[in-house]
Amino acid sequence: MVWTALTEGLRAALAETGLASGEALDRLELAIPRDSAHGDWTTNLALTLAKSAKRPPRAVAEALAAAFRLDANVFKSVEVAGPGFLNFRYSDAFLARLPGAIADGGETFGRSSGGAGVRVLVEYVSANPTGPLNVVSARAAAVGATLVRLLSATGHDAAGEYYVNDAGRQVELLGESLAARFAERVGVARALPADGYQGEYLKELAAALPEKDARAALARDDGAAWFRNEALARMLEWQRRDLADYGATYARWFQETELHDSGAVQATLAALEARGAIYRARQPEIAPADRPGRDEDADGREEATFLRTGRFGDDMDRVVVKSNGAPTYLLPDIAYHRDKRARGFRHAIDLWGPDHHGYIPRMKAALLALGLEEDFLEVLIVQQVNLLSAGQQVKMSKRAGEFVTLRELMDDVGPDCAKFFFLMRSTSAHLDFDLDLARRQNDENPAYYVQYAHARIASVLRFAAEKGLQPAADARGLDEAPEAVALIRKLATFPEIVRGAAAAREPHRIPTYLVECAAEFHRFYHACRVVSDDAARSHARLQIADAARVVLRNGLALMGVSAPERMARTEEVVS
RNA sequence: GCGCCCGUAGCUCAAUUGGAUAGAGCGUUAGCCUCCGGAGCUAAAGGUUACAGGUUCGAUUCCUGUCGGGCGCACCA
Repeated sequence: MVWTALTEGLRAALAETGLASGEALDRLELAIPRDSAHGDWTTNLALTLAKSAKRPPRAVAEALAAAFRLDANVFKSVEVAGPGFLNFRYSDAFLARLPGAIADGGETFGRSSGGAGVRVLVEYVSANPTGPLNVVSARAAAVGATLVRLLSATGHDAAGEYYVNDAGRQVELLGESLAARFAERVGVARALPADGYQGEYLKELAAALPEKDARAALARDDGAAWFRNEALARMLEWQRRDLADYGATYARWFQETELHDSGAVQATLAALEARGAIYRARQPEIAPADRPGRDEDADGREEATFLRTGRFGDDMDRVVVKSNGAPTYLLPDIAYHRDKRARGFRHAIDLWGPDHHGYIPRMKAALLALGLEEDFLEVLIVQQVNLLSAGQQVKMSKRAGEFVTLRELMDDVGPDCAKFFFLMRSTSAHLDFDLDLARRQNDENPAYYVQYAHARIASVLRFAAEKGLQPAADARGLDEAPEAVALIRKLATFPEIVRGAAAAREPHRIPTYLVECAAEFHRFYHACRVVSDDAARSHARLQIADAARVVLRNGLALMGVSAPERMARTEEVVS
């Protein structure tokens, strides 16, 4: 509502000053200044208009400021500052009413409707169902689940999905590995495949198999399918349980085999062909200059089916059907994204691991070749995680089956703390995860800092309730303490923070904001006695504290982190 | 050789998608509890934003080049 008041006020001011141009408002940027001395909202409108108006920016700003009609219920002043910024400041009446409005809004405070029902599908984790989930998956799960919640909170129709690669050779190999482990269990000779899965978890899986059925499958020639299906089902159930315990649930687990069985893969190939994006050849028509003749076997081979990705931003055309007639991995992937679009999703946000970034151009190119919108696919790379303990990097080798799993991490530092740490940093940056710091339940741990602020407020509210005091407005108006005003102004920015985080697909803005918000509350609490002999003041300050509680809780909820009413007090260290 | 990501305080990272005097935490130093949770607060110190150019009212952000780190360049999945 503040936002619309501003845009409409500026629209009127533009019309009145004769500076209006239709495009000016489309490009209008409203922002919350970094420095609170610059007001509660700011716009660079005059700076962007100066050139076309052929007047100095400050003169344009002065004219707009003079023409802007202030609604005293919201704004107290509009000032021209710096090179020509327009800074707006909330009125005392607005700030005095805000805590009550936030508390009344409850869990709806922070939500907005700009997404306007646009359907978005967030695909995340999508790890191969061949082993336990690792820490990069844990990071992706925290980010993906938070993105879905952020998008939903901003009016989008968002859903999370897990893509199960159950059609490739890896799952066959998994089945063979499980068969070998079961044979081992019952004393039948059968070697583990050369590149089979070595992990201990397959022994556990083998131990859980129903012996009679498994023995029968072992004896049959076509028993491999039975082991394959058992292995897949049990592995998926395992991943599903770990993710659910971690707080990541999905609207759908999409299995790749569905695409093959339904004919969607072939239909996609036909669709590409119909658009003239397909050709058959021994060599790609478009390939990087530094790579001709690299494929020395080309002449001795049958023709393969190429997709013209080179015409859509990729550096070369890509094979979609091999010369032996089998589709490459790319084709079902294209079919999968075609399916997403066909289901009505306007945006597909994919979270991929760091080793797949080279795959982005060809995937985007393929979808363009298919005729999908340029902004349909958005890929976020979830960067690598380095686990640190005692200042040393924890060695992880997937090949040797030595890596820290999602489950182990949860058991070690707790799901709340793990999620908070993963969400604190921007997704595209490498993350150093300090296990020692995460294990520490004290002031050095930022996850506890925010949770503590929430618990502290809850405690104050309980204390007040025992004295018969409740949050309520103070008829005398805005609290004169600067710390109280600063806190209210901080709380006021929450919806804009959520909106920005969703729009930029940057969940880390939430924990960053919450830490600032908690700090602002602690400052307020330290400077302003909440429960005092002044009943009216107590009511008002309880209302401010209650508003802070709502914002902290809503922010933590977006991250999937709990907001405790109580936390165990630090015990006196006896050392 | 080509491409992508990154380089910000001693360390880990922010900086509202080009905004105003680049900010937090940890660590260091000096302070603050008769009272609502000290898992807290206040203050100090710490910077040529890797480097050199360019674009403009304005650059940590965009462009070019150099240096340094990570990753990727299959008719694998």
